[in-house]
Amino acid sequence: MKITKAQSQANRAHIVETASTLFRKRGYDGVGVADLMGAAGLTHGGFYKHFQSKADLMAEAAMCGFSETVAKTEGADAAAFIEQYLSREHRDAPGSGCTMAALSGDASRQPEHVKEAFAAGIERLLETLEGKEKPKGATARRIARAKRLDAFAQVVGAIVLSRACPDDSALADEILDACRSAALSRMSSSNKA
Amino acid sequence: MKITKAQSQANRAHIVETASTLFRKRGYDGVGVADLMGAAGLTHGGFYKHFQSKADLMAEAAMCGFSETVAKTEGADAAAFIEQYLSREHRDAPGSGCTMAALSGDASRQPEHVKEAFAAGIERLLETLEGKEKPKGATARRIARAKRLDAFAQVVGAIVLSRACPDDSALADEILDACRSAALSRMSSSNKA
DNA sequence: TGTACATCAGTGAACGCGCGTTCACTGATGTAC
DNA sequence: TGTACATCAGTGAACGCGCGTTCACTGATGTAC
Repeated sequence: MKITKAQSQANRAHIVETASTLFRKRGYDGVGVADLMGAAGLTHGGFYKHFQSKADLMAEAAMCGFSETVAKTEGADAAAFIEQYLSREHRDAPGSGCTMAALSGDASRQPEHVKEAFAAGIERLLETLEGKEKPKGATARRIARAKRLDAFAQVVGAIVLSRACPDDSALADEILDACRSAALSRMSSSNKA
Repeated sequence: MKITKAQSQANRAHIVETASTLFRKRGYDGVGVADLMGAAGLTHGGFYKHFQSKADLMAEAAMCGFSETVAKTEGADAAAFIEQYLSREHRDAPGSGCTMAALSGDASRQPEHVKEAFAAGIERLLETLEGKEKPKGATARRIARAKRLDAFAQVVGAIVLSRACPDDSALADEILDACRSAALSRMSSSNKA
């Protein structure tokens, strides 16, 4: 039973979105092709009409996740971003959260083209974090970029560590709280400077 | 062919050490029981004489890795720790590097008792980072602890993100460099305060 | 516009493979006498 | 101290299972006339 070109494209997009959520929730190895296709409302055989391999899908699913985060982050100011990123809600809902925090570990063991998608994702997120304020002068821009890299590494690390702790443990919350305070105070002091 | 009790204990320890390295290098799902036992110089059948399950071994392997990091970190001052942790050498050799940076993502999808091992590991590393300086007064201690959590999250995040980038990419190194500078300057300014 | 046919997205059975785990067996160790 | 036997760490074949991937098939879509 052949299907409309439009329908086929919609199916493909739906597979990528489903994969993006499932991978973040259960990890790359925690989601099988049959699993995934079933979750997307299809059968597993059709998978290879859309993707060359599961790893290829990983790259696309990651990019899809980055777009989601960019869309959610755009417009928010730095403080709002930190509050939201380092919230319990974000930590406890990896499926709809930051792909970087959920899948960077998995990405590091994937083929180069997946890592390239992650590098591109980091660049996109950095641009988004830049917001409206674009400093003039090469030096100022370099410093601002380094500051954003530092801030991003810190929030990613906080989520990663908090998720490695037992559910509902005091330590998991303490990590979030300590990192949120530190990030917020750093941000406000750097705004004054 | 039965074996000396001492030999059996030595074998067990050797399996845990081998697992600790292999898991860090290839991830939990990247290492099979047969793989691992072969790397340890044994056959796979004996595995369950030592461990109830592969996940049980994960917890022990993680604790073994934490001890390794604690031993390597003890005595080093904060600046030396940052320099070493955020070095290319550390990033490029996960097998002998920090278990937290290599396996936190995997841990977050493991049973609770594995996560408990990670939480205990975070506590151990925090203690080690405390070094000689033990502030008196509950408030000072709380602040110092929050500062260490923040610093640790940042370095873990930096390694995790750097490893997700393509090998030898400029971005991977840039992340390390930016986070190293930021961590060092934060450390020296907080020492003055 | 209507008809004939090629295309190809989706199906579901099947492929080989490696996984975690189990088990009957071996034989040196450790113990009881 | 010497002998008989139970123990049990390690072996390697085997278990069922789910994995990623392939394939012959279906039948509505899209195209050529």
